[in-house]
Amino acid sequence: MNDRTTAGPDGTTARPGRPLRRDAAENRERLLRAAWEVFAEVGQDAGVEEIAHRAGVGMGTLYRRFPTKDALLTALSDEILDTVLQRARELAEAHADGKGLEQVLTYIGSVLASHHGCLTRLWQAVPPTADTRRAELWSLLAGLLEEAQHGGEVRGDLTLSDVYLAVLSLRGIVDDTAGRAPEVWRRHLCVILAGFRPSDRALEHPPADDALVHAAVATPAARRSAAR
Amino acid sequence: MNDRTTAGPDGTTARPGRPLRRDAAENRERLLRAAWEVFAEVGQDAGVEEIAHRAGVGMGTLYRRFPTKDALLTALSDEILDTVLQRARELAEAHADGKGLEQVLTYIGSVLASHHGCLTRLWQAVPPTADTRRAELWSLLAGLLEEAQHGGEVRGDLTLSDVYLAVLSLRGIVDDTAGRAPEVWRRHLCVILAGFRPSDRALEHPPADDALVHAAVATPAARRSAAR
DNA sequence: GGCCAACCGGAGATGTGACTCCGCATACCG
DNA sequence: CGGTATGCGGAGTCACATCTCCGGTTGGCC
Repeated sequence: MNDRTTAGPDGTTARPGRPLRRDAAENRERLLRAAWEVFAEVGQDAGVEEIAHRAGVGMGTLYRRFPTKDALLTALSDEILDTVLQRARELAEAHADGKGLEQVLTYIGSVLASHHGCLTRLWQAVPPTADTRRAELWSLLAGLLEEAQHGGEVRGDLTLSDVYLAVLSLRGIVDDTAGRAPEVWRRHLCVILAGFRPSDRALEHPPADDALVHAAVATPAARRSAAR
Repeated sequence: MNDRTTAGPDGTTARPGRPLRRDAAENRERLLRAAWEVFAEVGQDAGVEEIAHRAGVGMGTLYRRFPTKDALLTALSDEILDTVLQRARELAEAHADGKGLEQVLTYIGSVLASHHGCLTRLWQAVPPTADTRRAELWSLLAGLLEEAQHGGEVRGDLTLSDVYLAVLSLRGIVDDTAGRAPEVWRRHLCVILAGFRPSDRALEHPPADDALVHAAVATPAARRSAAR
């Protein structure tokens, strides 16, 4: 314990207490890339051995870089979150006309589709490190929602948690159909977006509390990983 | 092998080759009920021991009644399917005005919500025994869809696979939110139903092939269970 | 009541997958 | 170029979950 004096407790992100040796850094990348592939193909319960093998390293290396399988998963989803966040910023800027929400949701869908399996975690609980980025993503989406409502693209009684539910919905569909029909999520997103548009008929059920979104951002321990 | 002469290979349904002894039949029921509870609470990867314990029987009994954990899961989802099918028939009859689709989807949502965890299987591949019931459910939904379209409740370019996607969508949401906000699926269903209603703007993405639904009914082996 | 097939319990056998340990190799510093 | 901290591989450990086996028990029929 208390190895905070060494090169870095690592585990989630490359924090430069001292930079990793060249080969070590390279292997870290290789591992992340392999994990990315394997999790996308097999799903979250892919074997750790397969990942190490595909990265061309031994088990020891994997576990020195990521102290636990969970940490690997987390590091990976953090990386993806960065990508998503960056692209979301771009899209938000390029579509200030109220279409931004639609664009970002479509992008998120495509990310889910290409990494189905390793992304459950992205929309669930997370270690505190990532909180700020996650919060930024949601506040960005909140802004886009407001813009879309202002521009008359989206009905006024929609809330951020409805957007959150839309994402969960896409994840569920991707999970079940990625193998046999990898593009159907787009169709369903069209249906949801149609449901988002203004209408004279009110939504019958009251909106969920936005705490739903914030809980997803801040919950201390992953529900699902506890159940295993 | 070839024990077809005995009281019944069992495993999926109580098929009376010879009726089970009273205590055996009772234990079978107890096991199903316990499995129902435990799977609903913990999810699909709940331990078998917990189920046996809660049913008040030993492991041996469990495995004599259901030759495999998978068989237990299947028997359970078959039972639930029966319930759903029966209620769906009633609802379809009671709402011949085009509102039937909405009613049945709401009912399915509530079933998903009360048994999140043991129901993945219901909407996935299944052993051939259940095929006819599954097919009936979908043809029933197809009828309701047509009725709803005829009555102007639902847009004309909607297909059965869109209904299927709606169900998958609900499942995804229930899976992630059952713990902290067990009713939000209703809100999302409202959004989907709003998207189902007629509109002057066409859905941008083409509908999925209805083979998607039929594949879900007839696929020989469960994808997910193969991945484990 | 007596007999036997059917049934019961629960302690292991078996298999799987996460994680560790340690002798050897390699990059970096002077 | 030599010394050492850092990193590497992969066989072995450990924990856990599913499934089997068998000595003892029980329900149902004569």
